[in-house]
This record gives sequence, structure tokens and C-alpha cells, in this order.
Amino acid sequence: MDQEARSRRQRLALRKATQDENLFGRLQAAATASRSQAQRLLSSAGGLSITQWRILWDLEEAGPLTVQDMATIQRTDHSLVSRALSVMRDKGYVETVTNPEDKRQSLIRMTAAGAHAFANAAPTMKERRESLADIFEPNEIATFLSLISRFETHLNQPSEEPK
Amino acid sequence: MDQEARSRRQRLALRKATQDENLFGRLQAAATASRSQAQRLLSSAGGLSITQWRILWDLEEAGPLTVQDMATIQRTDHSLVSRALSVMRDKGYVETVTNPEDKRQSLIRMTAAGAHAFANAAPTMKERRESLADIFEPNEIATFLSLISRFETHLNQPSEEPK
DNA sequence: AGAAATTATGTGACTTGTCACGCAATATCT
DNA sequence: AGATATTGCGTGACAAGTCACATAATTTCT
Repeated sequence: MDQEARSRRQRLALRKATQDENLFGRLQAAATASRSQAQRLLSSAGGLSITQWRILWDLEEAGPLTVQDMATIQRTDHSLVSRALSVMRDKGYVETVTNPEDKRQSLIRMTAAGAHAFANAAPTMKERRESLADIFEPNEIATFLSLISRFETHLNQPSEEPK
Repeated sequence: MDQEARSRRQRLALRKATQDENLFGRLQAAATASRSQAQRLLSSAGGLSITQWRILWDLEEAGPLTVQDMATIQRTDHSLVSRALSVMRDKGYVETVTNPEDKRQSLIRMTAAGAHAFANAAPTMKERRESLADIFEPNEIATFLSLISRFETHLNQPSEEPK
């Protein structure tokens, strides 16, 4: 290892230490790791995608629901829900009827096949949720959620006029 | 609005309230909102993608660096860095030489064109970072980072054997 | 020294997620 | 009543991000 490589190693270490304190990057990486974990768990429990799992879970808890309902619950874009539903209809997990009260809306309900896929994934995902209690006290989770809320509120503020 | 719609509205509200306390979903949504904000800001400041911005920033602060270095700093996968670099080389923002010490490694440095693109985006991204102080005290940011660290550590643990 | 294992980078295929857009339905305004 | 604005859903194009894989280079083991 020559002087240049030593220097690069030092620069890398300093830079990494700086970025360890960068909330934006850290939040992004944690969310990404969380998502990968969910994907791995779901892959071992029937192979649902995350959005498919979320849709089935919402339908189980509160169905029948519209695309917009589920996008709201999941804090995600309706187009992602719509796209996942397309696959799920093909697989027979959900069925869709037009809402007679508003013909723009699709009302989605879970089928028996969907319930089976849900039941396959539910235990491991429940365990995942409950395992948070292994590392956080309830007040710590509340703090975490509160910090997240304040971060989100700030993101959604109109930016000030450029100076 | 008939009884069924009223019922659906109630179910939706309850379900949403439950998911408001779901740390996994909240973290994911916050990270996504943060990313969208960054994309909007960068779009108005020269049009760099987030990964391109991060690469230029790393090179500015600590370059020249390898793909692996930057993936480590950014807590992201090397393949994302590699892909972004391909575009950036085409645009003339970076140049790549093989590291004489290890011929597998590419050493990446920023060009003058890259420095120009960086300088275009840097003020707005600096302002973004600094605006966190408008909403969080330093100890609050430290708490936030600590909670994120513990969350990540937990995610990376081998899962227990299924019971 | 040679074989086997590991590592760095690039590429492919896929998912999550955004924003833009189109079209039909609904709500609001005149 | 008719015109205009808004809304719900589906689709396209793209970016962030993962994992798998290939290939060449390097390291480790025998």
C-alpha cells in the first residue's frame, strides 16, 4: 500500500464519518434496509411483493376498499397500488367491482385464494412487527414516530423564495 | 352516501389510524418524501439525479475514489453507483482510470464539467441540509440518528429459527 | 507454484416508487 | 341545463434500489 492508497483510505474514513451524521442519507438507507428485509421475509412466505402484501393486509383489516383508500392507508401513490392489483387479479387474489355510487371507483375485495396467500405471509410479518418491542420501549417508538412526523411536515413545506 | 359508503369511510379511518403508528410504513414514506424533495431540488438546479449528485459530492469532498468507496459512503449498492457513473462519463462529469495498485478498481475523479455541475447544485442542497436546524435541535438529530442506528442493527440481525 | 476462494466492477432483471398523462365520471359553477 | 373544474384509476417512462451473475484480478490456501 503506497502513500496514495493510504491517503485515499483516510479520506474515505473521514467522508464516511461525516455521512454517518447525515440524516437524509441515514433515513434513506434505513428505509431501504427495512424494505429489503420485508422482501426477504415475504419471499420465504409465499412470494408476495411488498405492495401485494400491503394490499391483502388492508383488505383483510378493512376491505372492501378502493385504490385510493389503500394508497392513502399505505402512504403511497395510487399508480403503484393499481399496478399491483393488476397482477393480483391475474393471480386470483382479488376481485374488483365498480362502485355503484361512483363509477370511477373500483371496489376491491380479497378472494379465498387471496386469503390463503395472506394467511401464508401473515405470521412472519406479524412477528416482524412485534420484534420491534425487542429493541424499543413504547415511548421510544413514540419518539421515533414523532421525529418522523416533524421531518415529513418540514419536507412538505413550500420552500422559501430563493434569496 | 349510503350505509356501505359510511361503513367504508369508517373502516378506512380506523385502518389509517392504525398504520399511522406502524414504524415500518412511516419510515418508508418519510424516506420516499425526502427523496422526492431532493429530486425536485436537483431538477431545478441543473438536473442531476440523486445518485449523480451524491457521487459528485463525494468526489468533491474526498476524491478520487473507487466505486466501492462511494457505495460505502452512500450506504448503497455498488451497482447503482456503477450505473450512474456510466451516464456521468458520457456527460463528461467524471473520468475513470484503473488503479495501478489493483487492476480491478476504477479510480474516479471529477472533471471541470463535473465541478461545474456540482457547483450548480451545491447551494440548494446545502440549504436543504442546513434547514434541518429550523426544526430539530442538535440533540434531537442525535436522538433520531441513534434510533435509526438501533433500527438498522436490528434489521441486520440473523432472524431466529422459525418455531 | 498452482488451485481455490474472494473481491471489484459492470450488467441484467426485477420491485418500489414518482410524476405525467389520458379518459371517464362526478362535482361545481354560471 | 350546460360548461368547466376536479377526481379516480389505469398506463407510460423514468429513477432509486436489490439481487444475481459474469469476468478479471487479487488473496488465501495447499
